[in-house]
Amino acid sequence: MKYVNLVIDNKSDSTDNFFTYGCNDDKVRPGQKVYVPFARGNREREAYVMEVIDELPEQKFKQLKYVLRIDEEVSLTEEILHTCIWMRNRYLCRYIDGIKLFTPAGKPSKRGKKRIPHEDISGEIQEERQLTQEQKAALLPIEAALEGEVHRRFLLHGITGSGKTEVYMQAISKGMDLGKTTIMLVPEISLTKQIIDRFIGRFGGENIAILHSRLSLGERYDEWKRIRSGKVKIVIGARSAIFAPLTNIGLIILDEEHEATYKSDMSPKYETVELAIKRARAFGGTVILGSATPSVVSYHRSEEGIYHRLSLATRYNAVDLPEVDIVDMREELRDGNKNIFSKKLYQGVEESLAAGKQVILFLNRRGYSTFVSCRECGYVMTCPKCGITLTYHKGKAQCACHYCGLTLPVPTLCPECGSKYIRYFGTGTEKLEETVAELFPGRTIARLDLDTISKKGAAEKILSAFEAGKTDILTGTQIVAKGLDFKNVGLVGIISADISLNIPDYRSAERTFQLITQAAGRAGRGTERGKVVIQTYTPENYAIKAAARQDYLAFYQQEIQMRELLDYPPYSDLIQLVVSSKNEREAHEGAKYWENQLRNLIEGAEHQILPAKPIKITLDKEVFKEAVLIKSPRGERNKYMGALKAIKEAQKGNKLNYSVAVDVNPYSLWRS
DNA sequence: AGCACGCCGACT
DNA sequence: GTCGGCGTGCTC
Repeated sequence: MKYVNLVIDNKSDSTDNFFTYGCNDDKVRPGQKVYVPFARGNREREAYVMEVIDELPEQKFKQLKYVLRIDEEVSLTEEILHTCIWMRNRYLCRYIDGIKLFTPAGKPSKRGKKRIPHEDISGEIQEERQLTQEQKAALLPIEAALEGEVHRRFLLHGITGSGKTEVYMQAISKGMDLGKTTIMLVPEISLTKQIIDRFIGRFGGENIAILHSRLSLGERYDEWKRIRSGKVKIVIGARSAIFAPLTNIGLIILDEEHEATYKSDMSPKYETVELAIKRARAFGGTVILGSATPSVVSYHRSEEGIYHRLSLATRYNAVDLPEVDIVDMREELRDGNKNIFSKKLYQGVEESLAAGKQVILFLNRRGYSTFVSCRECGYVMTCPKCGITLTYHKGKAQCACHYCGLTLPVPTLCPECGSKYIRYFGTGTEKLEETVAELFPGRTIARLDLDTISKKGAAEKILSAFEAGKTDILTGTQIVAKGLDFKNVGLVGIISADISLNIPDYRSAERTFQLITQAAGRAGRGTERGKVVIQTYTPENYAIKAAARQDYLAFYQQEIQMRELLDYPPYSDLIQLVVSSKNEREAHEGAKYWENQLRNLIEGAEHQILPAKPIKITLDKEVFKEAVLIKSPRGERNKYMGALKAIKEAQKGNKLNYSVAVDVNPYSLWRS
């Protein structure tokens, strides 16, 4: 007879404990999934073994129950269990929240047929490329870390086209030689077909598992089993692939590490890099963060030696960086040009097309018009759920909320004053595409944004048509800026560099710099130098100026000063506590309670703790949310998180009509 | 979170 | 009587 401490698969704070059961099977091990009778009805429930004990400790509960049976199909490693316990502390979530991220949601397929989702991809056979001196210099310390089996973290700062992927691949290859496994993370798997082809060609499909959001539950389960069985050496996937059940992890790569998709948008709101470091450290493994435009926080860490920085500063094919023009749209306006195209951009497109080159036009806004307004009374259509301005979509003939997805019919009369003078303002990609078609008749135009790629395979279709030269002008949102490698692009136009700059968030300059740099990086990747036109109303802005020069360091140095001055990350951590309830008053009182408890527990934090206030925007219908924001000074994060944990612990057992979620350094402060 | 228990009002 | 509405409290 053994005794086990286990966690019941029950989504509640009040059952977030270890429960002690007896187990007649002596082969029971930590990490196994088991079935147990639970609570008064003794209904069968799923549970996970956290600890196995030989002797029953002093029994503080009424009745000892017994494990019904062990699930032989699913088991977690001890490393994973430790990570779940760590996540509970770090993100104030439940044990089961962590465990669920590490376990497959699906069930084994009944037909017993196992399918490998990428079976049909043969990959282009790839030989190892000869590395440049610079690449060799970057690879050397990574190889040394892999060989030494001492956990190390690298920031690979490599400009677009400098050959980061080849460095990754040779590092993976080294890891494989040493019998180690790799997790390769990319921001969006649907746009990474090129990388997948290269990896399968180089390492063979049987060694690789690919995790993406379009896998069915059954496929995901089969992939999970394949990885768990130890047959897979490399897992490629988006954020959630960090939870792959690999053992002996030698290397974890976060490609395009600055991307916002690495932050979870669901509770627990984990930061992927934190899990990468946690997991790699457990195996003495290495972490590589790669980017042409590292996040300010990551670069600062590399300045401090937390990450070891490696630089790739020259383009692989030695083509000069593109020639960049900043166009001041205020001057255009003064000269009487009210068009969204400046003269320079129009000319640039013409010249580029005439020279047989393709054009990419980037506008970071979906839809046709960005707001719908009444000329009579000034009323602006907003989302009844979120309060966000609605976007007009001409093709679908509706207004849409880009936050919650709600769609409404286009009003013919003003809902406020009844006037019929409803007008549309602002330009999105849909209107941009239409305008381009008018300005450049006879040219083939395509649009790549969330609206045009929602159908399966649509993105690949648009991209391969462009790659094959069947499309002259590709318009779109940030998707067109993301790591795509086209050889014949003569010009990249950035229609409005100000959009992301005007978002009230401390990272808006950083995002703007990254977007422009990434978009500009699409120009001239072939053999000839490309051209970039940036249109802006604030040409003097440092993020825009630095991006135009592709000068990361200049941007970083300005930005880090700003962060220090205003006490933003990395000089502080913003801890957002969100209290939700179906009852507005409960949400308020709950938030106030936490705020006061925090003030009691932490002395001298009057200014660090911002008073509870309601959050306007909620996704769910009848849920009210109120937030307390903590600006935790550098190095004090654990103090605040500890206090929050203590408050949570003290509340255990009390029935509450609200729930609490913690988000450290939230993705957007102003709206959530 | 579930689920049983139990206390109360409405209805065969 | 007894059916069922939901408020309360517990789960190894």
